[in-house]
Amino acid sequence: MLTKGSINSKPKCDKDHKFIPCHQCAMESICLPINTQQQPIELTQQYLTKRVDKTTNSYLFKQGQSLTSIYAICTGTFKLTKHTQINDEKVIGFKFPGEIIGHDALHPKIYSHNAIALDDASVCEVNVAKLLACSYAVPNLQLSLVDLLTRQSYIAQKQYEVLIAKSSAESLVAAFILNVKKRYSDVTGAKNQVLLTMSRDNIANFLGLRRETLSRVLSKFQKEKFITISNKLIQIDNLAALFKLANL
Amino acid sequence: MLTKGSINSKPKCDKDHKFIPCHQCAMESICLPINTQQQPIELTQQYLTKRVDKTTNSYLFKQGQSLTSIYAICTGTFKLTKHTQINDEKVIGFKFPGEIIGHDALHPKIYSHNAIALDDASVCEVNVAKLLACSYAVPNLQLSLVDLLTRQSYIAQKQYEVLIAKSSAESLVAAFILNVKKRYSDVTGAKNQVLLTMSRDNIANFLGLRRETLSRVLSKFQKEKFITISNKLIQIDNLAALFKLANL
DNA sequence: CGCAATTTTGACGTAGTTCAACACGTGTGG
DNA sequence: CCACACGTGTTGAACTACGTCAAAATTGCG
Repeated sequence: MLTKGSINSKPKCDKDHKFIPCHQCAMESICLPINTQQQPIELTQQYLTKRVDKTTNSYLFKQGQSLTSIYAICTGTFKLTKHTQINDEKVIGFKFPGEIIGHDALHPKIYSHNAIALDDASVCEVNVAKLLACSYAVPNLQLSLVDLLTRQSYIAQKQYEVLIAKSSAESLVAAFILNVKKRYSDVTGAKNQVLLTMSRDNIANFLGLRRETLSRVLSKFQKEKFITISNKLIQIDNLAALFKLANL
Repeated sequence: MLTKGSINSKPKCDKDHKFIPCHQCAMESICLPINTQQQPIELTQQYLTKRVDKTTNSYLFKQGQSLTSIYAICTGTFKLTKHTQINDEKVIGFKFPGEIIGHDALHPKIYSHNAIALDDASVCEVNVAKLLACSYAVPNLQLSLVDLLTRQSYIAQKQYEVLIAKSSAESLVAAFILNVKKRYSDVTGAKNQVLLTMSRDNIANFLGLRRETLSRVLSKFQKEKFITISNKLIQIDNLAALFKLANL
């Protein structure tokens, strides 16, 4: 499961063209200083950052486990889910390359949800105890950590805004496509395409819709020439129309 | 508007029986050290924390303004709202004594929503620039800040969970009552009572329901002996039933 | 007290759900 | 190689929870 760690150097991001470069990663501000600095943190830095590969459908962590690490996604996508007392899952979010997973467990030190790889993925794992120890010694690092946390909660906020607006199904779906486009377009290359790595079921679950409703809305969007659907790949043909529907 | 600041001493919390004591305030961990410490932060500490009174319906800050301060609520309650392009407001949350407002503007340094007092309120204002300056000098303070941020985003998370679960209107309302009870019961004294300082319109708006639907659900809860409604005061008569409905 | 704002109740319409059938891969085993 | 099961996605028809519109009841404020 574990590949070679990225000690004292940028993690190697070249083994797959979908790897996000470090300078686009939200973890960079705390990852690089730690791994390059020749400061009094020599002891800890050896093990702070570690590259981990995950196969499709494998858990990065599970709801209820104690917090050990936070993760930056290098490649691949993840879904975040919670158990409901009925036997099914509730999808509470998706995460894309360059984003952070697990930071929302810093309080109360327990992962509040599952993180599951939607495709073959690769993450940089950062041990929290060691991160906090390092950051105690390096004030700049702490400020970076504060910055990271505020940025990530901003992203989360943005994602939830769409949901709490709770307008029509069409507006939810339009907003979802635009949100994914904004966060994930770098990876696919083509600027007007969105790759929905998750299943329709997962999307519908996240949006609080039935899979049938989602399907109908997507079909309608295609009929009205807003998008072209090729399985999981969505091509956006009328960005303005989606924006208008999304109500942003 | 401004009362005497709370320099080098706990803010006085005695002028109103609804004042939350400092030891129950989320800001305590960064407020007390700054205001009591005789460290090299003498210059800034004079102006870091300041008590501010707000009258009903007044803005603590407005959406779009640059971030200057974050606030701890001493007494009173606030609603957080956003403008929609149509001329109305969307309520995105409520805040109670002991909780923090404005911290979610740390990135991107602009308040993303309005904060409006629902009743005569009083807050402790903490200047962000000075807080960050102080925290740079005092590592412990930074860790407290990290802790504060993670705790508050945990509270926000909990509040939104209810919404994204997006089950029935009944389950939303039940979960809302329980959430308020948990966060606000200290203030009212009586443990099985919840004081809804906000209007029904505000609650409905927040939950993504129509005021009529909310009203009907509350009436139904009363008819089924789950609660007793006395205007804004809700007495909980069957906690278990609400929990079951809320799906938690 | 009296008027306006807020809240509740009633009757009816609609968006989205539910249930059910079908279509399209993809993998498995005979 | 086909036959079949199974997961995933699409489409159709009936149902229902919530929204809309309207009016009555209650509360709050000058």
